[in-house]
Formats: sequence, structure tokens, C-alpha cells
Amino acid sequence: MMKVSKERIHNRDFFLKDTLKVAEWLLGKVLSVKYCGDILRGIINETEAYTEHDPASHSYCGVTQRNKNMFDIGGKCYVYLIYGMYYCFNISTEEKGKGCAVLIRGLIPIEGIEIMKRNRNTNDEKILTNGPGKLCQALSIDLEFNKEDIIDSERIWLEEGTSPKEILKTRRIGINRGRELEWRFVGKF
DNA sequence: TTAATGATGGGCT
DNA sequence: GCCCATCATTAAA
Repeated sequence: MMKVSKERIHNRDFFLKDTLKVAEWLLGKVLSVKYCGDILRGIINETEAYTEHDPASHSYCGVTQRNKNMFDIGGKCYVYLIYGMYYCFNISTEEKGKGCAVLIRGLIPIEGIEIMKRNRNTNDEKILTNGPGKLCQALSIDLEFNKEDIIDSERIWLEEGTSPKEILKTRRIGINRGRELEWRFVGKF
């Protein structure tokens, strides 16, 4: 069984680096959310990078009410409603004023699995958190987490976790512009 | 197995 | 009014 460190990540410097580097670095880290006295935890195994010069990014056309957290300093949560029904969870990257972030697209559940099953209304562990909308539903991440600081928040944080054995780079999912960029990262454990 | 489709609502031109 | 960084369900093969 793989070793998973619970040491919390408190250093903002990790998030100030190049967005592509952060997206790759996040693979293997543990995303943790406090939920009604319980803690829900999952290993990040899929991410995507979005930057301000990227036509697929929400930040491409400048600051708006919705995307303003993408322009905040690296380490802030950016949550938005997609297709009227699901939320997507991002962490901002680089310096304040740069509109970039990493979308968390997949987790491997490791704690609070029964609660996640309830939140997702399924008993199938394989489909609990293998998608950006699914993992938000499983961990109960919604707009209340928008603007939260992953460095010092008391209800959402990252832990050291583990290291992927292998990292795949592919094109991003579900976009129409910027398709050629291989800015999606998948970790194998 | 893969492909098509409906649900559902905010953002932005 | 059109476009979405999605997902579950149904239909087709």
C-alpha cells in the first residue's frame, strides 16, 4: 500500500510558480475538506492548466465578477457553476494580477468514502470523484468555497500525500478553443 | 462497447 | 440568445 503523508502544505511559494508546473506538482497531493465534523480526503490524480493568454480560459477576456479569484495571488480557490448543475474547483496560480489557475479534474478517494457515496448518491467507488463536477459533489464543494485560501483555510487544504509513479500529458477535456495544448496532467499511482 | 441527448442556469455579447 | 472547463441516462450497434 502506498504511503500518504498527512503533512499540510502551508507554503504559498508552491502556487506562485508557472501554472503548468503547479498543475503537475499537484498530482499526488491530498485535497481535504472539512464536512460536518468529518474530513473528506482524496489524492489528486488529474489536473488541467488555464492561463490568461489561453483562449479556453475564463480569464482570457479579462477580469469579471465570476473569474476575479483567478486573478488573485496563487493559492486561492476559484469555484464556478458549470452547465447550470455542477461546480468546478480550481486553485489560482502565479502572482496577483495574473489570471491563471489549475482545475482539479479527478481524485482517488481515501477518507470519508461513505459520506462521498451519500453525497453522490451511488455506491460505485470508481465513479465517486473521477470528474471535476463529481468531485465537487462528493466533497460538497460549492460557491461557499470561492475565494477561500488553500494555504490557511480551516475547511479546505492540501497535504503532501504521495508521488505519482508516472505522469501523462494530454489535451484538455470539454473545451472548443486551445484544444491543441497538452495542458492536462494525469497521475498514475 | 461507443454515441447521442436532456437536464438546467449563470455569464457575457 | 448563445455558449458553456459536465454528467447520467438512453439508444445504437
